[in-house]
Amino acid sequence: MAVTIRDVARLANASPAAVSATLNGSRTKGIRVGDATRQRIRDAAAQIGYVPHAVAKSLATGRSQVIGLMLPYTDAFFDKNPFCQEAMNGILREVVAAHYNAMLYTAVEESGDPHTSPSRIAEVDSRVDGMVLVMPPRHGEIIRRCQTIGMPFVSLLRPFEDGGLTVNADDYRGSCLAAEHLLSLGHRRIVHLSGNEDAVTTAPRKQGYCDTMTAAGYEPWVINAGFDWSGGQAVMERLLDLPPAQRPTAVFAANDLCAEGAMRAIKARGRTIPDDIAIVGFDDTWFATMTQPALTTVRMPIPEMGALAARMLIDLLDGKTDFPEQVVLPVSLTVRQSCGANAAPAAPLPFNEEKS
Amino acid sequence: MAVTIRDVARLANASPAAVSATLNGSRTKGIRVGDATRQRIRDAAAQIGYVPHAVAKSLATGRSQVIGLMLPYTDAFFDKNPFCQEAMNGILREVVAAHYNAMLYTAVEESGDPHTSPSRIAEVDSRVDGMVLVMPPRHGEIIRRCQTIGMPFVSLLRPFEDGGLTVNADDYRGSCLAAEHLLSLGHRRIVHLSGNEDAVTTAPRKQGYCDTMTAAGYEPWVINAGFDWSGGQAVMERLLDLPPAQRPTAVFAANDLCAEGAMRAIKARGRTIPDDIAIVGFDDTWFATMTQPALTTVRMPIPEMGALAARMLIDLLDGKTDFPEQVVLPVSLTVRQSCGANAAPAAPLPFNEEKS
DNA sequence: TTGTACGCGTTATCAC
DNA sequence: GTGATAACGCGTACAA
Repeated sequence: MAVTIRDVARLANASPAAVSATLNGSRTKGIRVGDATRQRIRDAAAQIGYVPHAVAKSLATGRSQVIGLMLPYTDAFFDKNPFCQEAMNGILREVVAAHYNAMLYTAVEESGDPHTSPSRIAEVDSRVDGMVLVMPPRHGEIIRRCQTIGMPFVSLLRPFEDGGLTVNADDYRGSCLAAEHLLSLGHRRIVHLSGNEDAVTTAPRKQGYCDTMTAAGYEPWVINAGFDWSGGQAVMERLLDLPPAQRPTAVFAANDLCAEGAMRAIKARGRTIPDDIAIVGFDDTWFATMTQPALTTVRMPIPEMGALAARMLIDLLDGKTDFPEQVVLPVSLTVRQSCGANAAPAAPLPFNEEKS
Repeated sequence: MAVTIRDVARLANASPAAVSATLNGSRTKGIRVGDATRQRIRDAAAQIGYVPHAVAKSLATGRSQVIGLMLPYTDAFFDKNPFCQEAMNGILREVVAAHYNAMLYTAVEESGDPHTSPSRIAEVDSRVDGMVLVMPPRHGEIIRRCQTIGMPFVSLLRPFEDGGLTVNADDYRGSCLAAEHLLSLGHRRIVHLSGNEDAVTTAPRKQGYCDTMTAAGYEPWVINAGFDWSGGQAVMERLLDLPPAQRPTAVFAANDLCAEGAMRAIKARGRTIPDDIAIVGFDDTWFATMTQPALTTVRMPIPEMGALAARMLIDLLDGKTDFPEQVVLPVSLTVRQSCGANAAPAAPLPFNEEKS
């Protein structure tokens, strides 16, 4: 059934080595093939429809041209999390451009805690040349395993503690931007809804906010709400129960989803955004353009971060060494309607054509 | 560096065959290994940290436990298309549950037309045991190639014309439901915004609408708008320019994105939905819950369709044959606010926790 | 340019 | 019933 390189060689009256050299361009050093033989080989290959056996090639060369993509969730790879989607977009764009393929891995098994479960990491195996780890668990098994077996890897959104190559955004600075913006609009009672305690981005985001408030001479006010929209909604409801003079006039949420939850609570009480309460989020996924009103938020260049991580890994695999090991990308503030600083018309939907 | 099965055999005073049989359970028929030897082998393997070489295994067995996932877009795998996201979710859930891995492929090269470009389909190769093709191009190279090299495949959202296993939704019936619903609400001037002409779902959706209208004694009214939101917006603007007595009182769009575009146009003119014009979409991606007002739409069980396609492929690989080759899943109507039949409160956001 | 050993797990063949 | 030996799959790369 399968037609091999030896079949081609036989038909072309040549050796397997000559066929290999011919069909791989002249990348193979030291082997010369004459034009006549070359042509016979090409014809023979086309005639019998030879397709190289990728697995055999991989075994012989020790390279697969596949990079592994480790995602943080179990039962859904990207779920409806805009963050993972956009990160994957950037990563895959770069992977495809470099003529690699991507193999998907999930970090944890169906059951068990993401931080401790044995997981499918055994499958970090010889089929991939390297791994891009998206938000790997702290001091996780995955990173340790990659290090043990010498698997090259780059982590996306993981601080330096575990070593290795990393790509991050400047969370601290982003929080400063958000707080400064709200202060500049005249807000003083600004509450920060912080993210999950175990997330690596939570501390710097909290710190940036606190430092900015303190430096301006105002009291920081932090409430933990998690990254889920429901947390933002629940916390906001409690805040709306406060007497008007104690209520926050502005909310800086740890991410866009949490901000949306807060907005829901505010609208449910018949208050308006940004007139009664201003809102600023964090991440600037496309999701931020779909809220009502559109969300002012700290922009992380998520697809670019993913692309950079993939680029770094591929460079590493190509033997390049002259790139920084720890990259921190700058953030900025995207001002839309939810903060009251801007009344620009809504941006068009970021969706592309849907073929269905 | 790499520790092989022969290293384990040497250390355990056993043969590679015994090691192989031991570590693969007793799946290997014909080879019996005694308990003592068995234990020595396990100890030895654990001691030197043996990990099977997946590529070599794949070469030896001819199976990789990897299924390929072919997606329709080039430069972005899922882009922000809710449809692809949800389909992938279902597919990957099933792939993971069956202890397979997924390898990603993109249908077309950076340049070139999706229908003709040579594409990366050459990479439909020995590294995967089978392919799930999401919306493969009509009579495309990809399907032909799979057939030529005997690669098992299942297509998702592709009619029967190309043969092979397919999973589809009942587009025709979905359109009937939508039209019937609007008729039952008293609408008579119902316009259908149809999708891209070359999409396989366009014709049945159009037909279901037309048949229903005709059967009820009313005139079908179809305008091509494509699947993009911008098409829906543009067409709707023209419709709003008509004299009131000629304007549609209801719009049935070929998908949710198109419906959203129409809603934008309506709101931009200061009209209200559903009071001035009622809207019904098609697909019921999570996106439909985020429009203002929430969209009444025909529900396709997209993740389930993806899961089923993956399940069928895996069954096929396992040698099962007792399943239908052409599956058409039923659709239903999800009634929300945009059609005026319902004033239920908005559903909670479908997003899970975002870890960032 | 060619012959052939090699990478590594599997499995058919053969021996105790 | 236990287990070892060797051929095999297939492209690559070095020695000849």
